[in-house]
Amino acid sequence: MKSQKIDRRVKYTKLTLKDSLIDLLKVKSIDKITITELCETADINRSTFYAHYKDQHDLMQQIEQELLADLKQYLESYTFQGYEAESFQMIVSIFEYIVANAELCKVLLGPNGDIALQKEVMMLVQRQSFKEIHYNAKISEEMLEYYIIFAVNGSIGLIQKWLQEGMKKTAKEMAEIVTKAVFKGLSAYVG
Amino acid sequence: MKSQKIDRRVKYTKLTLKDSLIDLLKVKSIDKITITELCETADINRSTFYAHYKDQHDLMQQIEQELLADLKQYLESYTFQGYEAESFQMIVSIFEYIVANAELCKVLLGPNGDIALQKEVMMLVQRQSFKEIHYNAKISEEMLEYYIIFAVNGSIGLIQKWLQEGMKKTAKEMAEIVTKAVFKGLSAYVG
DNA sequence: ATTATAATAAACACAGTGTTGGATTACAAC
DNA sequence: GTTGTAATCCAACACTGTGTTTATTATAAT
Repeated sequence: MKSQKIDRRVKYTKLTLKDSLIDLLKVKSIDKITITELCETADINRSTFYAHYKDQHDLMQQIEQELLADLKQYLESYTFQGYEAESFQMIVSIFEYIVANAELCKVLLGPNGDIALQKEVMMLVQRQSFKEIHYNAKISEEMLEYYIIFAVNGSIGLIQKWLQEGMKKTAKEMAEIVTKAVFKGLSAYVG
Repeated sequence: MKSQKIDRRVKYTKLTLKDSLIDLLKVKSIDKITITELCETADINRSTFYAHYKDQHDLMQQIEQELLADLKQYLESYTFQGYEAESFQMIVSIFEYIVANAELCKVLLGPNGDIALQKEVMMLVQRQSFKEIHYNAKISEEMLEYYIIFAVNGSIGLIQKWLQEGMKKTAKEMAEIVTKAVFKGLSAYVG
């Protein structure tokens, strides 16, 4: 079942359009990027764009979905067979993935990125991490739900700050900050 | 020092434009709202709009700044002279304010709202709350900065979930969830 | 009632959209 | 290499929205 060969021209068209969109997203948000502008940057005819995508958002979503699929595959390559350390290791891996794909992640997770994607990524992790907690602890289903929301949004904030500052801290250091915050809150720091 | 009287016509124009924008924001994001559409909804001539505002974002920002100023004034009316309970009371007040201004807040803090505003609001609170912690605890300036980011973003997530669900919980209940999460993290629930 | 000015209506050039039909070119397959 | 296929390009189209200007009308302030 080998995927049928794709015409080189199509491959090229899609690639430059994606690259050009990423470049433009470094400067402005998706809503302010016009298709005309995008096509001029990519040196692709506008009607060719419409042959492949509905609009800017369509193209951006495809880029996002590719990233998400790639990340999932990357995470699955790890077994994560530790018990307590499981969530920590997973969070480290996420940060490592972001480092390895810095250019793209910086755009998609940055201020011009899509929040929906960011939540999708972190939800993936946290739900996995909290799965067993639910059965072991005295926390109700409802409260767990609330806390996951809190933890996911907080973690996204940290990732964004980290990216803004140029990823000076290592993946492991960031993972430690995140897990500490998630599990112990401010009490981790106040004697 | 009484503010010079404003022409009733101007007052009306600005009011309907604001109301109309709020209505439209219930349905679509600011970038998808055209000025033509907004003026038709408000039954205001398009050139009149340009006499007062630069574009949609300009109008929206003015609405946001008014809300923020109003909230600040509201918070200042409280003295907040408790010590430990200070931050808790302040958070309760925030939630009470949102309940009292539900229609507007639902839009501005909701999915079509401006994240920048939301962060501005919560930053205001958290910085205030954490001011003394810095001197009492063994937390470094840097770590505090990180944790504030985490807590602010987490809290915003909780507010959004609360609004989405129709604000079923009381302001006090929500404030308890937030403070618990901020101060103790998951350890509040896991024996 | 008079005066000042805000709002309106109509028109303008301009930019971007989404779609079309036909010419051109590059490709894969044989 | 030749050839049929199809992807790309090009030019044109009607349409929507923008931002600005002008003269006219309506209304507020005094």
